[in-house]
Amino acid sequence: MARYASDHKEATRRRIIETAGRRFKRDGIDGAGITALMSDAGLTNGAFYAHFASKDDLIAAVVADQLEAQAATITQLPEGREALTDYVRWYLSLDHRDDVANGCPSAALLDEIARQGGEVGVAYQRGVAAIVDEVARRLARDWSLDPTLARTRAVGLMTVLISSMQLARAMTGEQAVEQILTAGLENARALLAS
Amino acid sequence: MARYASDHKEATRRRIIETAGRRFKRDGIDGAGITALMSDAGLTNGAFYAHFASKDDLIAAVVADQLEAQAATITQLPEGREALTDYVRWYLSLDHRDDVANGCPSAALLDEIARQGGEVGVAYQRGVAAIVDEVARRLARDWSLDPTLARTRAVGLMTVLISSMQLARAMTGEQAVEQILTAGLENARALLAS
DNA sequence: TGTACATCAGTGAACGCGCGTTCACTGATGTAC
DNA sequence: TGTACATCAGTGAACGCGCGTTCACTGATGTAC
Repeated sequence: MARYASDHKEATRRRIIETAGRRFKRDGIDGAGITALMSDAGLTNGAFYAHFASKDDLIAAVVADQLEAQAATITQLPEGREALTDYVRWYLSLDHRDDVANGCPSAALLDEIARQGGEVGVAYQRGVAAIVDEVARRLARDWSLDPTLARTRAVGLMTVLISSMQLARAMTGEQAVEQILTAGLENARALLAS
Repeated sequence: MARYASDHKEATRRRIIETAGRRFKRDGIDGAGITALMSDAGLTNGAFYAHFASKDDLIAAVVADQLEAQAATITQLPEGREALTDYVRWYLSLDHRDDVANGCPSAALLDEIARQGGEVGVAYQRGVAAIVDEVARRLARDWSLDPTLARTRAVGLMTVLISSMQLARAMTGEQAVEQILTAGLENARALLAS
């Protein structure tokens, strides 16, 4: 047996990807330096390049991981309308608004991701496709939507949620924030009812 | 008369704010340095601090200007459903997708703005309020919506547009992009019809 | 059993670079006398 | 009319700093003989 268990390096890589996800969402991708990212994982800057070829390589890995985690969460929701409705309610909650680091990657990073292109864009697009597929499947089944309309409304639901959260985070003052979040909830309902 | 006309400095300040708006939307706020911003305005880096106290000061001025311009565009639209519908169609067009620099500031910068806080947040919130007011007024008048519902749907329309454009810009491939944009158009219609 | 060497995840200092910001200076124009 | 000085938007070099990246080294563990 070597000094480190055989899965040690892989575990470290995963720990870096997970802590970097939180840091990116809090500070932005541009706003998070290698030294801070490695420090979050309990390491020093020099070890970074034993795990990733470049910062871009890490960004792509983080985006893929964040979207896979979100897709998995939605896929593992119990069947039926209630579970998805509860998810929407959580998404548009003050808790989610105030916890960027553990929240939706799209709400925190979408326009920075759109500027990256390359592998990052590929990873994001794949992740979004998986989420749209799963949400559309649920809308078709539980809301009795025609499959084509279900896809349209799945995209619509995502856009309302993502941008409502972005707006809520840009607002200051309880009243303004709540107005955005309750509007988001009502607009999500309207999309599913039509 | 001095070497420069009395409105020369003010004109230069406005030119910097306008070119910086385009640069910020293309490269991100963090991704645009003072040297590049001044070069866009035909000046050198040293002159920057004769016009702004800091980069943050410029950011706040740019955000205020971008949202005022957008609010003015919407306010100046002819009355009736058709003009607003045309605006929505332009917003969700491929032209707008491919022209970030001259497009909607929220689609390009919203989650970076949400991370700024301070004066930038205040400027953004004021701008959004003006746009929501105007759109809600039009929805109440031209779509015969109850004033409270009109506000909710105005926010909903904005969120669908902003995030649909962000998603369309993160996607690669004509089919994926068009699917997002046509879904956005259909979801916008659904919100106004309910 | 003891010694020499191999392995390798991680350290930490250093690299060149561009960042936001400062400041002594320029030079075209005006005013004073 | 001619000379000395004031004004001030803009220049461009320099500041310290943190960035992404590189690399010689460490040290705890294994294997060879």
